[in-house]
Amino acid sequence: MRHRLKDVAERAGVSVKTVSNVVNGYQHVRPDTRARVEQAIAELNYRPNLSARNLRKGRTGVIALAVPELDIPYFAELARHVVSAAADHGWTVLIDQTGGGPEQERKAARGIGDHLIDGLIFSPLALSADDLTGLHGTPMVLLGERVDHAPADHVMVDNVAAARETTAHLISLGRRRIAAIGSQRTAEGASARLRLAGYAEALTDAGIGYDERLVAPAPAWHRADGAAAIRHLLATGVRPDAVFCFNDTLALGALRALHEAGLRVPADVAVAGFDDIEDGRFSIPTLTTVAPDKERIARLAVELLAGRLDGDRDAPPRELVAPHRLALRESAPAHP
Amino acid sequence: MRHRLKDVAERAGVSVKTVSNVVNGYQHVRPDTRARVEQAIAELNYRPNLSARNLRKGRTGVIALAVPELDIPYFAELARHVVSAAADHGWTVLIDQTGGGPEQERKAARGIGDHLIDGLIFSPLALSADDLTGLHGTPMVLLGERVDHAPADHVMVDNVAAARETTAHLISLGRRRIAAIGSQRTAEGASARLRLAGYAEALTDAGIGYDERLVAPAPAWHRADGAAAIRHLLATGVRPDAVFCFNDTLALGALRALHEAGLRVPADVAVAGFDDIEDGRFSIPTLTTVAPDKERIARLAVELLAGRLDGDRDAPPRELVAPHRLALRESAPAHP
DNA sequence: ATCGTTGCTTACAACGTTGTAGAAACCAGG
DNA sequence: CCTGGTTTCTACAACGTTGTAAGCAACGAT
Repeated sequence: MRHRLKDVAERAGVSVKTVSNVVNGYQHVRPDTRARVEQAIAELNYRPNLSARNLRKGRTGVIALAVPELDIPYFAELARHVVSAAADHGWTVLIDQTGGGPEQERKAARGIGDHLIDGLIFSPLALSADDLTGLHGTPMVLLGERVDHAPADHVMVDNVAAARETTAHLISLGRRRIAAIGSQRTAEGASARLRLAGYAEALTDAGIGYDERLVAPAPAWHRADGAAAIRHLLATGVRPDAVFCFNDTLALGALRALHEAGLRVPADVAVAGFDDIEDGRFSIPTLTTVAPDKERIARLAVELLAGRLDGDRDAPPRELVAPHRLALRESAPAHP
Repeated sequence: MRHRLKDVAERAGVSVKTVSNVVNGYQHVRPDTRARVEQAIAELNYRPNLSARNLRKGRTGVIALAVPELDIPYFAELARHVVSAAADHGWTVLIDQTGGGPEQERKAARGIGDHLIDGLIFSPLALSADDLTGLHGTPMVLLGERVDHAPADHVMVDNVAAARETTAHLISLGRRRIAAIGSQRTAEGASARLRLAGYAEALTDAGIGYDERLVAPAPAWHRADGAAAIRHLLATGVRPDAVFCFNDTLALGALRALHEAGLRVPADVAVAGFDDIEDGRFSIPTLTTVAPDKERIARLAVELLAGRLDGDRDAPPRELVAPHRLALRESAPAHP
């Protein structure tokens, strides 16, 4: 029941190529011919075979966005913006959830990219620059932290500055025992490393010593990890008066665990997150957080990709920084 | 820099087809030939062109999951399960965020499906059965409420029963003025209609009158809509002692608005949601909700799709019901 | 030596589309 | 009615892959 150009052509009494011309909006087709063809297309419910078109043209009009986990709302929100930005270029976006493992990410970077899609916007978690080298079959734009010397365009936010500003804000509230949640030892944790660095810088700037006991690791950055980290801190007798979580889901988990421990936020403990996800605007209390300009990140990524597709594929990689701001809400408000 | 079978063949000194045979694991290839070919493949970093393969074979090994919004965590969580279930079949899942508009959904149902992917798991929001008829170019499995007479397989949960049980639970807590949030007038709102019906049934069963003023519409089912609905109810002088929200994000918004109004949950107002999203396990208070078995939904959907792909494409549509349970948490606990 | 048999390899065509180049139809001006 | 230019249409090849059928060795059995 699936029809081809040939079927339409026979029905309309024209050549296959003429139908193709109609489908592609080619200028020089007589109005009555066009009408006949269009009617045949409608009658047969014809739709072009994208694989064949792609094989011939080398373009599908589809790009992919590969993210570690859609459960992390940051990526879901980012996805919406990418879909919207890509629509302006006439692209369809398909989203590939890699799961964050190195093998799956490698597969996403090579596998999906292979000819089915025109380009890839990729937010890697586990892959390093080495892993990515030589994989760029299709044009690729990386999101997130800089992967040093990665052979691809890049859109990032200034993680160090954002973390420093956030920590500085907590300090300005008079807090001194500021915990950090979300550090990671693995090679993967580029974000974690940068945010930790910003945190440490702010402490140094304020003349506060870096206390390792206040830094809690988190294997993943889910709510459960944030809650577990708080419980661990409290169980070991560490009593922070503020917590900087490396993302918002960690912070929401932290809020919950603090609540369960009978601690008030922000009175006893101020809490700040990173990402500005929707949840944080409705949590109790609402969440102070770093708000990266997701819309801008998405638009820059799509534009970089468009540049690669239309222009020079071998131009040196470009690196763009998207702005961020600090969204002050109840969990660590503007003034004490 | 992209290589084809032909390049590998020349390098290995064999025919194109032999390389193809090696790539596809065909039996009768001499070990030394195979080794030569594999080395050439590795040296050239060859990877097959999926479009060409698809054109020839009619299969890509890629299926799509089309959902309205990934921002709604339910869909994000569902996506994870679908990706995982599909992996067992050797499929890659690409996710298409439709945005929920009728035009985009129609496009998703026809457009993406066109030859680039082997099958589609589709969670429609706006489309009716009529819209879907005749669109099933690729095999399709529908998720969510039954779309009457849709010409496709279907996986659903018993919305009416789930809503009735939840409302009954609120009644068993001694609540009598139970609001419902999330009703929709549009044709789209199949879920809304069914959940409202279950709510009404439970009231009738308990001999409680249906009070229209307690039923608040919500254009979308986001947190902001839930919060707005509560504010609207309170502003109009309606004082519910319980709220049944048609999904969890509505409920989270409701929790926030109740908090802002100085009402305690569950002491003053009990709250229940629908979907069992991760957020609800960490919100303050934690959220009582209908927990559909998402893992099962995903697995059933993938299996139905597998059946279509391997078997009879014209078999009559099947309809499967996935189980659900009521997850009792702080916002409307087990006993008063 | 001859004849299958089996194992391995290859040439060719086809999947549905579009770019190229050129043929046919049309039109205006002489 | 012809000429030359433009518009409209068509035949053919090609994109990279795999199924088909057939070719070519090498082998043991006759």
